[in-house]
Amino acid sequence: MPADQRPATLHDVARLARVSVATASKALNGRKHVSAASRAEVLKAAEVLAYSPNTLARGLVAGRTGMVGLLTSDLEGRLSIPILMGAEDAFGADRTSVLLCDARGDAVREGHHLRTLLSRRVDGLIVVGARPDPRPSIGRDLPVPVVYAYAPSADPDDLSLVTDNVTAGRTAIRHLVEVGRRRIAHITGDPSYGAAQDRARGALDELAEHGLKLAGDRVMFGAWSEAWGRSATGMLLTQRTAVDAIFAGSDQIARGVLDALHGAGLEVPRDVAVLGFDNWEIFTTSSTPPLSSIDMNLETLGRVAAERLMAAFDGRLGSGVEQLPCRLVPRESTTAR
Amino acid sequence: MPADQRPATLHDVARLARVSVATASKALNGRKHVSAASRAEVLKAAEVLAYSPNTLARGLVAGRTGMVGLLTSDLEGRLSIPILMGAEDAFGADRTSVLLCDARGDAVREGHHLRTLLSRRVDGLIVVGARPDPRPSIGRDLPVPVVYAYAPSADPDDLSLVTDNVTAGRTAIRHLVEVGRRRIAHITGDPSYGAAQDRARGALDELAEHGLKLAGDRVMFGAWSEAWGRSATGMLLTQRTAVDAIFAGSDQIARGVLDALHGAGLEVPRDVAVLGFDNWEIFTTSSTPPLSSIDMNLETLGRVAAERLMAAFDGRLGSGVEQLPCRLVPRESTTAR
DNA sequence: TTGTATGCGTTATCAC
DNA sequence: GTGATAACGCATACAA
Repeated sequence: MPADQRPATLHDVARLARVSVATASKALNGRKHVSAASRAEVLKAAEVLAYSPNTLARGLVAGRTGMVGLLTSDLEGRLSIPILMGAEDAFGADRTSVLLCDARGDAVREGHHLRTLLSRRVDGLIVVGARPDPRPSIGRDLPVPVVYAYAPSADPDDLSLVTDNVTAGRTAIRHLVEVGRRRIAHITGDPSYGAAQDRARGALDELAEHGLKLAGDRVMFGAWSEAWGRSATGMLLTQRTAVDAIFAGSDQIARGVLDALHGAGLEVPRDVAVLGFDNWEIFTTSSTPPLSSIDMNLETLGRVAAERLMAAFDGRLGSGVEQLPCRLVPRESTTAR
Repeated sequence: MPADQRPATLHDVARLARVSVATASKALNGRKHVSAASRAEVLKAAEVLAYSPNTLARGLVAGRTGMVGLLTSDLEGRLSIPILMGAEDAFGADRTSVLLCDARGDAVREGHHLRTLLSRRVDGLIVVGARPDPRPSIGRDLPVPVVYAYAPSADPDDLSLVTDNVTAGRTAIRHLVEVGRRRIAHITGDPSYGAAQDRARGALDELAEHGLKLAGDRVMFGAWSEAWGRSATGMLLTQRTAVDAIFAGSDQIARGVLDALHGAGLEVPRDVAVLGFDNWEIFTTSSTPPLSSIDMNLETLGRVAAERLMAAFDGRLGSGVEQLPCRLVPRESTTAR
């Protein structure tokens, strides 16, 4: 049901207020050199006409559009949405809008979206990868600053924001030790993921500092699936490995772990504590018991990406990989005994 | 690392090609009244300068920006992302871009975003609600067409696109009957959700047409949670209700159902078939056995929303509530016995 | 303080 | 076929 009257322009406001467009512009933008009387006139006229400034036209002259592009390959939106929200917060939703483009893992489509975004003269770009491993740079000499989030760019000259997986691994183990566990196993996902390796390394380092070693002796790499969590746990149990805690590489794996433990008649956290990763609410709060997990602070990632972009708008952009800390979210699956 | 040279303009291209901006414009847009020679000259110049037309300026004169706003309240992005992708497809990602704004369930923030989007002169608006019940209209006399998706507008003069929950309920039951089930229970979520009521009604209607009634006699309303699925199934079992199939109101509920059945030593689908709703992959493919479910075709919802919007760009927009069909996705949890 | 004029990058309407 | 020129809506340096 659109009212087919075209929106009021600054000209309309100026005419109604009996001033020039210049005065009207100044008045609406709160600038000096305008009398209180005219200012009031203009404001009233704008009110009457429901004037809404054309941001496009403003951007044309300002050289800034107030838009940033969010180029993602994450089909589920599980990463993009929190990052988007963090960025929205940092920018201020009224000054900057986000153009979200989903490349669906297709490089051609990504190039297409990139061209479109540049032709829309976005002020900056945030690139969100689907998995936390280096990805091809979208290009060196782009006319706007680019920040890579979650998945770093393969080009070290780009600026990338990633989660600090090594420290996250340490945090996980420290927590389990603090709640009195000593025989800790680590069941994680696809070993080709750098994140899996990093978390495992952090875990091993922290264990060593406590004079402990991994229950079952080695990190159990597999797949990022519930099924793997189940079968890996099954292996642990049939081998009669002494275990009082399992650090899972993802919440989905943790779900499988819980399943297998329950199936074996073990109680969580009394017999075995379980710690997940991702803090994906649909998994952590609905499991029994509610699952402790490590949150990657994706909103923060988005917020920092926005801040780096804003800093780049005046001045130059940094480069390299910036590690952002994770956060432990304790729930019942890892309470002290 | 932005190359701080401002992007080439049509003027630059024209100058390099030794023609006027008018000719350059025509050549680049493939219009008539340009000699083959000049056209080639212009194209080459554009190539050399890596010319990318400024969509803002183009939109300013065309009166169309080629942008649509997607106003959502769905914090997880579970609804918005598929709808966004469907809309992208229908529009053609190169002609239309989507500004995604998350209101986070806050009406004030929603109004803010709305004003921003209008000031950016989006060509249209898609409003996605967080739950499939009528929501307040964002306003009657907006200067652009608006389509409500998933959650209909409370104002019947608006155009809303929703899933056909009644038919979905029928589809669910028909499928279960076709795989040989006769004692079918329905465990669903919050009864204040119209969608829950509609699906239940469809289920009851279809049962009646087959001369059947609900196992346990009544629809089991509760919460949209795994826990409710578990406890409701437990009630069914302790009451010794004869059941050979359970239609769950969501995949999460279905997960709880599966849990409880397994815990009672029952086998799925041999003893009891289980059908979910939402076809949320992280739940359906990782459960044991993989969960049959009903897909709301959210991509289609987005696609149709885009089509309605495009139709509205020339001509007027329809009104009322348009129901879109769901789709059954059979997996192992409901195979015939 | 106020208004006039110019430019932002394109497209479109004209004369030539 | 080609090229000035006028919009589009706004901001601003400059002149009044």
